[in-house]
Order: sequence, then structure tokens, then C-alpha cells
Amino acid sequence: MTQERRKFRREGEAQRQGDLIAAALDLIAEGGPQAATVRAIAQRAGVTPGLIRHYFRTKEDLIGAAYAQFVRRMAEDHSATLEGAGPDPLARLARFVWRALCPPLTDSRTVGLWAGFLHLVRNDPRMRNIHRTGYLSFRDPLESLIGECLAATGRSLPPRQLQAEAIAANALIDGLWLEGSVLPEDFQPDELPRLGVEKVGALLGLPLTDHLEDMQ
Amino acid sequence: MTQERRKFRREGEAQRQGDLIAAALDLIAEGGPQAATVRAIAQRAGVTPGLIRHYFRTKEDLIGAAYAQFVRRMAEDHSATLEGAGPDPLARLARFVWRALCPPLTDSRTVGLWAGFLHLVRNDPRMRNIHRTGYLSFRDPLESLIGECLAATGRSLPPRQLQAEAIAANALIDGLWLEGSVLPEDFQPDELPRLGVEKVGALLGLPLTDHLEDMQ
DNA sequence: CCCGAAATTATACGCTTGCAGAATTACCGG
DNA sequence: CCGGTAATTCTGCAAGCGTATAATTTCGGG
Repeated sequence: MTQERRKFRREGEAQRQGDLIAAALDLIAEGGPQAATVRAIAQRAGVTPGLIRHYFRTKEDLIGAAYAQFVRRMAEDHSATLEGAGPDPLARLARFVWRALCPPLTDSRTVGLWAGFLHLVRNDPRMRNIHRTGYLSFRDPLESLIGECLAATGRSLPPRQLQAEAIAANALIDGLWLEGSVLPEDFQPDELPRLGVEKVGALLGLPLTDHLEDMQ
Repeated sequence: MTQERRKFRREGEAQRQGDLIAAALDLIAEGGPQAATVRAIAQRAGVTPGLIRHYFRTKEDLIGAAYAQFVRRMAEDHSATLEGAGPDPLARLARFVWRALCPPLTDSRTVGLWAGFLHLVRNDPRMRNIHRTGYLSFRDPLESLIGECLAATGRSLPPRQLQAEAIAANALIDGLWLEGSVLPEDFQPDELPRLGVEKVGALLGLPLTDHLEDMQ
């Protein structure tokens, strides 16, 4: 009884690469890099292991491509949240903070990916650059928004102090993001984004809570 | 030529377990869980792989013990920082925040361990409990300190709002801890703890910066 | 001084891993 | 409808993994 060869369909390069990257990200998010074996990735992508080497020179290349996509998606998703917002800087800042603390940015998958990639990022300068790009693409818009808000309320700061405000606000968001993602059952729905908007406002002395109704 | 057996010295159980745990933590901090193989741990501890199974029933047990020690050390180190402080609640809170953002709590090793353990913590309820213990042993004292400070300045909050303040302050500290640990070259020495004390003060409306001279 | 218990090493096994190359199959252009 | 191309599967390999167990060495007590 010769068992027959598995049937398959041909797909384009972009499709298959996308499938493989998505599978790798899923596995890393759930179980860390150790869970993303060549065989597991292939199985989740619905192909056989050998195909990976047809689209990526090595497994490390695939992981690198996956990280790049992860960072790019995060940045795109979040910068897109400002498009629907009006012109009022305070409303825009409130929305920016709120959205940073909602899914998909705040969920266990994201922090799982973040932690899973940390050591790869640390030990590979190429990945380190990808990381920095993503970090700044989050902090820079935040700094601009804060600057606009302060200017709108009559205050304005020298660049260095403005940057410090952005770092602190960003840290507050990051910390809430971290806690909410790691211990999700400790927070009620909306508690985290609400807390974020409220406390970033307190940090900067801005009445952000006035814009809470616009959310959700 | 029969190559001779390796010489060795007998050590007590505590000593060897400690060595093995330390070796495992080193490896996880540097390269994540995947770097902490039985053979690598043994080599770094200066013994042969078989010995691990003499002191730990399984590798998973060793990793669990390592995580427990890591969490315990962090909590001990940090709660010890309050012992040298005076009775003034404001000074105590300032010191608490300052110390949380200095080495050894803020360094790349700590965040490396934190990230390395994340997925193990997620998927193992026993480790999850260890984690929660450590997290609360940090947040609870913070909440008490904030309560004392607010009481001392005449304000006092219902428990629920006090807890929210503690969560936010803790998040701010966590976020700064994260950023400082991941991108250490982006911050000058003392910039991070100084920022932390200043911004936690801003968050709570407390004059914490008055106590900055006592640090260092 | 030596003997027994326990600490430590050595060896081996079955399994998984990433990678390589040959074999096969699906699909497109004629 | 058919042939060529390349997308995909299949098989195999060497290395590394955690674990099990037997063989040795150390060292304190008689």
C-alpha cells in the first residue's frame, strides 16, 4: 500500500510568505520563539516544512521578516487611529491614548510577541534597528500631540522638557499596556483606556477627561 | 589511551542548587529560555549535565525554582530600600520610586529575565501565582505609601480610587523601567529615576521633587 | 586506614530540530 | 491537450535536546 502524496494548490509568493509569517507570529505570541519550530510553522500555515526553505533562505530570515511585519503593523494600526479624529489637539491626544490601551494594541498576543522577540532583538543589530523605528514612530507623534495641546492652552516648553513629558506619558501608557496585557482579568473592560486618558491628563495638567464621551 | 574521568569536589545541596539556579538565570537573561539547555546550564555551573537531575526531578522544576528565586530577590531588594528611609511619607515614596528605577531593578538583565519568563508564566498556573505574588508585593506597598502621603497632605480617597492611583503610578514606573532597560543608551544616568520621582509627583499632586537631594 | 553512602560523572537512548536535495505535482502558455 | 517550469512534497541526515541509568569518585565516620 503506497500511501499517496499529499495534494496541494499553487499560491503566489506573496500569499505563501504571508501565510508563513502569520503562522510564525501566532506561534511566537502563544509560546515564545521556542514554539516556532520549522515543522510547527509549516503545519499551521497548511504546508510542509520544506516549503519554508523555498521562500526563505533560512529560518532566521523568516523570523526576521515576521518581526518587521509585526512592528510595521503596530505602527500603522496606531497612526491610523488619528485619522478619524477632529482637529482639536486635546481630543486627538485623548483618542491616541485611548486607542493605545484597547485591542488590538493591548492584548495578550501583542505583549507575547513583544516578549518573545526581545532576546532576538537584543542580540541582532538588524532587529534592533527595526525595534527603534517602531518605538519612535509611537513616541514622536505623542510628543507632537503634547506640544500642540500645551501650545493650545497657552503653555509651551523648551524641546528638552517637552521630550521629557513625552517620555513620561509614553511610559505611563507602556506600563498600563504591560499590566493590562499580562493580567487582563485584573481590569474591567474600558478601565485601562479610561485610566490612561485620565492619568495622562493629570500628568500634563490637561483636561483630557472632557473628551471621554467621544470614545468607544 | 583511556581518557581519565573528570575530577570533582563534593558540595552541599544548597550550594549546588544555588549554582544551577544562578546559571539558569544567567542564560535566560542573556538568550531567553531557549538558551537555557540542560547542557549549557551544567557547563556554566561547572558541573556535568547529569547532576541537574540529581537535584531537580526535571528541568522544568529547575526553571520553576529559578523563577521563584528571581521574583523573591526582586521583591526583597526593593522592599529593603525603605528601611534606610526616615518617617516622612513623602520622602519614603520618593525613595521607593527612585530605587525602582535604578540598578539592580533597572538593568538589561532584569528585563531580559522578565521577558524570558513571560511565556512560561503564561502557560503554567504555578508560575502565574509566583508572578502575581511578586507584582502585588510591589504594588501594595506603593498603594500604602500613596495613601499615607495623601493623608498627610489632608486629602484622602476611597479605597477604589486609591487603588486606581496606585495602578497608574505603578504603570508609570513600569513603563519607565521598560524603556530604560530596553534602550539604556537613550537615557543619561539618573535621568530615569529623576523623571520617575518628578512624574509620580505630578500624577498625584505631591511635591516629591523636594526630596530629590536625599537620593543618590 | 578503609568502608559505605552519597555526590558526581559517563554513557546511552529516543525524540526533535534545522537543513539539504531528490522526487513529484500543479498550473500556464502554446 | 500537452510539455515545461517551478511550486510543493517527501525522505534523509547530523546535531542537539531532555532523560534514564550505570559506573566511578569523593569524603566523613568507625
